[in-house]
Amino acid sequence: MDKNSAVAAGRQPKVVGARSLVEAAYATIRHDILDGTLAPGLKLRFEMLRERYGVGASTLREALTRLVGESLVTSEEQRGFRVAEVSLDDFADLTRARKLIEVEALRQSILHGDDAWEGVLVGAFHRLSKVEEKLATGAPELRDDFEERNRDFHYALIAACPSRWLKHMHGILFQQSERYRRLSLAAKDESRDVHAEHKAVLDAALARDVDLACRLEAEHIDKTLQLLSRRFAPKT
Amino acid sequence: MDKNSAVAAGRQPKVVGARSLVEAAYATIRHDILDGTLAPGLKLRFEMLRERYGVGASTLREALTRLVGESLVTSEEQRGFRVAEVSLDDFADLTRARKLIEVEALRQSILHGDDAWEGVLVGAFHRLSKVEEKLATGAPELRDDFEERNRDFHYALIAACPSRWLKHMHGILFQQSERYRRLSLAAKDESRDVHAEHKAVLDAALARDVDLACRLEAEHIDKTLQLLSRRFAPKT
DNA sequence: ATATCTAAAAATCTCGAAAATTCGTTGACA
DNA sequence: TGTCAACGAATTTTCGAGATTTTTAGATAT
Repeated sequence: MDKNSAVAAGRQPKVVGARSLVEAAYATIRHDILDGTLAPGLKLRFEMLRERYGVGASTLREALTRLVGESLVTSEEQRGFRVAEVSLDDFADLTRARKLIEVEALRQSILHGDDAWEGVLVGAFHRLSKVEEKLATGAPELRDDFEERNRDFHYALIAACPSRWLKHMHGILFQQSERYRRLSLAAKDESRDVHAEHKAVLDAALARDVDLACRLEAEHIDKTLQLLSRRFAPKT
Repeated sequence: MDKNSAVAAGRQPKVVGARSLVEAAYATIRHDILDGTLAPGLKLRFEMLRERYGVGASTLREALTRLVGESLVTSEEQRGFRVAEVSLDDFADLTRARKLIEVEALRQSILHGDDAWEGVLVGAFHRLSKVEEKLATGAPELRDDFEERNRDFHYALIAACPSRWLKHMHGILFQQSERYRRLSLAAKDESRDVHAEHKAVLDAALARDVDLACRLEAEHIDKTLQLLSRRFAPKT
């Protein structure tokens, strides 16, 4: 009754929790794209992918199709798959859309959240704080950890929003944002205190100050775009 | 250089414009789900699907994965695929989310739209009107036509919105709405003049009356939900 | 009756090779 | 020198069988 017994000996998925090779391949490729290991625009040839991820063509094809659905991969009929391109324009557009949706979800979440929600939220913030501390001392191997906990915190903020569809939309946009964050912020910005931003949003949410929390969250979302714009389009 | 020469003799895709069997299968299954031909909750067994759509398991799997990405199909690891369930609650949630996004997209579209946009919009409205007329005389075989032109009209309304992501989100939600509309409104409601609703939105958009257009569009989106709620949860 | 186990049946998942298409090079011709 | 067709190589797409897992049904025991 091993958790991965579903998969024959010699081809266990490398990803914990994966119950099939498709899911394992999907998770790994997804990680490598968010990571930048598979660079934007890269042609994804099946021979290369088979060698790298050790699964068959059909399995890869299914994993890639899933990533196309998340706009992390693009496909052109009979011409294969590519890692989705990135651009500052796209990130600006993405950020606006994400603000619209995440702020509305946060508003509803604060209005509906109960004590249990607060508990989970405080816990997520705590775990995020811990990894932020360690990351500040310069430990780049914690990058994955940070992103996971950052995601958990932001998800926890809107967890009490009763709209499944709003949360679904948010998930799509958040993942895209995560990609831009990871691709661009390998070098972190000294002028920014992310922890303080998170703390401010948390406090406003716990105080049930809807307008303040939403304003802070919107500013928080905007911040990465502003820093990136400054770096890649410096008018000075 | 036939348009479908990509596919071997004996297995041409049944769908015009499809350049691969995966795409043809995807389009056909998608249609059958929106249609209700494949009922909500139905278990999608590969043997049944292979017989019905005439393609191999891997091909089907890829088509279904694509539909999972659009939330028209659900999947559980090692337990196959099912047609996504429907519920009044889900439709209510969906409608609220769609209002948020479609109204914002419409607002931006009206602000950015130029003469070319107006032209396409007026054309789409005209084509929609024509099929509405014919449909009113009772011609149920025009259902597909109506849905296509209705979709074209709504897409044309927001076409000038500069945000790709907002339009992407809208597309997902609109498709879901289309499913509910088709599943429930086979019997059309006499008390509703859809044509008048569309005309009112069009006029407000052309008059660049942003607030009015958005209000009318929101009411238009709400209307189907209201009628459905009344029918399936009648308190009288 | 209910629960537990086991084997057979049914279904899903995966692979590798064949089929189909696109890409890239060569050579004929203007 | 430039264009284009033809041909071979590279790549994508598809299939169907076999491996793996889940489900069903029957038998046994509590």
